Amino acid sequence: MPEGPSIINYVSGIKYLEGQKVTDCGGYAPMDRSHIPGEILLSVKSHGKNFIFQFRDFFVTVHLGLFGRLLLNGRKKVNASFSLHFEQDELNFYVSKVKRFEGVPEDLFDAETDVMSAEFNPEKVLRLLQENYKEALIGDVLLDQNVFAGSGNIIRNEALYRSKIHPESRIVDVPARKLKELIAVTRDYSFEFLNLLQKGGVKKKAQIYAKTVCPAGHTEIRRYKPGKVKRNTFVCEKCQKRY
DNA sequence: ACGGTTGTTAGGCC
DNA sequence: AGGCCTAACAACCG
Repeated sequence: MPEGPSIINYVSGIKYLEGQKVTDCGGYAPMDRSHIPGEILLSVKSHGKNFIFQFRDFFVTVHLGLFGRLLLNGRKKVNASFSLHFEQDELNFYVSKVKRFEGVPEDLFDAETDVMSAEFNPEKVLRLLQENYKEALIGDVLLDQNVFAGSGNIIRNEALYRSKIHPESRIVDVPARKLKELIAVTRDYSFEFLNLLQKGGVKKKAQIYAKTVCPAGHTEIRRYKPGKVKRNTFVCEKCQKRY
């Protein structure tokens, strides 16, 4: 269940490992794991759908993709793609992509586009949209991690419905005030997603994702895969305006 | 039991 | 060059 909020949720559960020494690491994911055992884990954070494990001279990112899972002090029958062992605890990532980078994560990731970040900058995202994505469909851009890092298929469907914007609208045709509203709603809903995750019920409380009837009326919800991004899209043609 | 999926990348083909 | 398509990854849910 990995969209940005899910990663935040995982990170909050393993934050206490900061400052601890890595005693061992493993996994089948192809990556240079030399010099990780013995290092102090300086910080665990996220950017969008990436975990970031920071060490003195390098950092490691882990991406869960569609099927990935993280277990703290638990193991599955299948092999882990990446694992980090500490004195008392172990982290096991399954079906995950792992990469190692020299330097600091700030060189790679811009927190101002991360929908869950305290540094999220709605003006910057608006500028990006209006300058670099004029012809793009809003439904496609909401899955573009360079603009809305952390937004996934549930977040984009809910954000569009709640903003009453049709996913096939071209950015250039959507008034700035509606784009601003969409950006704000996307961030707000991402935090609601995190809340629902912790209480259970992301899907139950969804207004349009995987639903068949629009909550505002009794109109049918259309389910199809428009745009370049071939992902399930749920639209109420009555509530959501095409620009 | 089996089809669908909260994601991304790589590679092939025009 | 670059857009478009498919496969691959490989687990869980109903």
